[in-house]
Amino acid sequence: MTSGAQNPYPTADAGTSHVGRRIRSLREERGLSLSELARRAGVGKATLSGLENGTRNPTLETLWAVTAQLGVGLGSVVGTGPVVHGTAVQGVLLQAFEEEGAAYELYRLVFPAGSSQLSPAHHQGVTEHLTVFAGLLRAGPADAPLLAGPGDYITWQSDVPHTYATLGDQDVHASLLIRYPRLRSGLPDGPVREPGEVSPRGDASGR
Amino acid sequence: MTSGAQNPYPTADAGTSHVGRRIRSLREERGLSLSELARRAGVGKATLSGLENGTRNPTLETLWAVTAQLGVGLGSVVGTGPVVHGTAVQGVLLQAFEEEGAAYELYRLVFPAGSSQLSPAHHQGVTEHLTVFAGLLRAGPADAPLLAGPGDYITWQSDVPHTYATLGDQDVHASLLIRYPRLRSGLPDGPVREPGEVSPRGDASGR
DNA sequence: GGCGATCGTTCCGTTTACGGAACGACACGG
DNA sequence: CCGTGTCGTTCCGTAAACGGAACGATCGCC
Repeated sequence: MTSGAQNPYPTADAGTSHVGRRIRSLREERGLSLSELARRAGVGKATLSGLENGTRNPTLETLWAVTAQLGVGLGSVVGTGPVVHGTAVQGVLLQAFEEEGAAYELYRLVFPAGSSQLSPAHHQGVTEHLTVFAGLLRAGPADAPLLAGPGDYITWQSDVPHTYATLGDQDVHASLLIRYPRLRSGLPDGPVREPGEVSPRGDASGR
Repeated sequence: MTSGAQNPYPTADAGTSHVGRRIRSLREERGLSLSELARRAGVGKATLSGLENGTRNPTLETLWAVTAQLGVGLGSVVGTGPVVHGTAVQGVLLQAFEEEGAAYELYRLVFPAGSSQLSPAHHQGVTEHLTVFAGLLRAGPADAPLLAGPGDYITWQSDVPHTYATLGDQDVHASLLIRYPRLRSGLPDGPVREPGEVSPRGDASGR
């Protein structure tokens, strides 16, 4: 994704309007009025109105105040960038974790009903962990896929080609956690590795 | 501004400074100078300097421009959500999903080394799905906890009291997905599916 | 119909985040 | 030693995000 150099995001405008829609949606899900949410969050109604309509470029502080009242993390509304369109699946990277022994990427996936997709093998040791929220999905190694319905969890080694295919006429919603074990090759310690999390393959612009 | 109502966050200040530190850390990992990153991101050096030092309250647009150049999603640097404190665990709600048949809450958890916690029973049908990123954790029903190490997944019915306890001297990092089946007033029309029971190694029959 | 309450938007003065330029500190090279 | 380059911070005028108040629209109630 991203490819570094050029700005991969549609300027701030498209972004802010997306965030605005998301916030409005969350607010309405909770049955809150704009005035009420503004009051609780301690921001002006003008601020919240402009934010929801995408006519303002909100401040981090403002976003925190609002999302906190909605009970979601800021990461939930900024979406982290619509990424990863497979041939069938639409995915959003929710979070990337860096741990000592492995990197994790957590995706929110939607498979349109009737779709199927074949993914190539990842590196050795990579595992995928998938939890289905809604719909019926057959996924896993191409030669032995597993079946999962709402609430089910399936996992497989993804160092072989693997497939995803919906069953039934429902869209499939799922979360997918991909685990990339840290390759124990070469450098043992090297520089003092900060625990800070890093997108594993972000980089680009090789230094 | 600033704490209009009671603010569950460590004020925006702590938040912005946290984001600033994260961004500085990401920048330095890439060997970029402040000037260079500012130039590439198309923001002023003053802006980036203030942002990294936590003396400014950056705009969404600014954050996008900067994080895009760092090759990470905005969610990676603001990755904080509502903080949940148990007696031992520190948790962050990453996402809450509302599906037709169930609600899901996805948490990022950190158990300090040596800690343990007992949680009361949830409603019937609620299941917990936990993936350990780092450390060693014993968790599950109080009378039959399961063991999980890095990369392991465990699940259990949480309609009975359940425990979490770290093993070893490492902090435990994990993701926890809690599934709340929608209560069909009356009878559970759809038979509640058993939790996955498929796991790289943890497994062991939740319940 | 009249009236009050609340909805979301718009107006407006104040505050502040913005980019550009100037600054001192440091590292090289001539 | 003294340019020359780049580092990150600070200063400053401008643009814009902020909260409060005023606005028209819509609902419920008498």
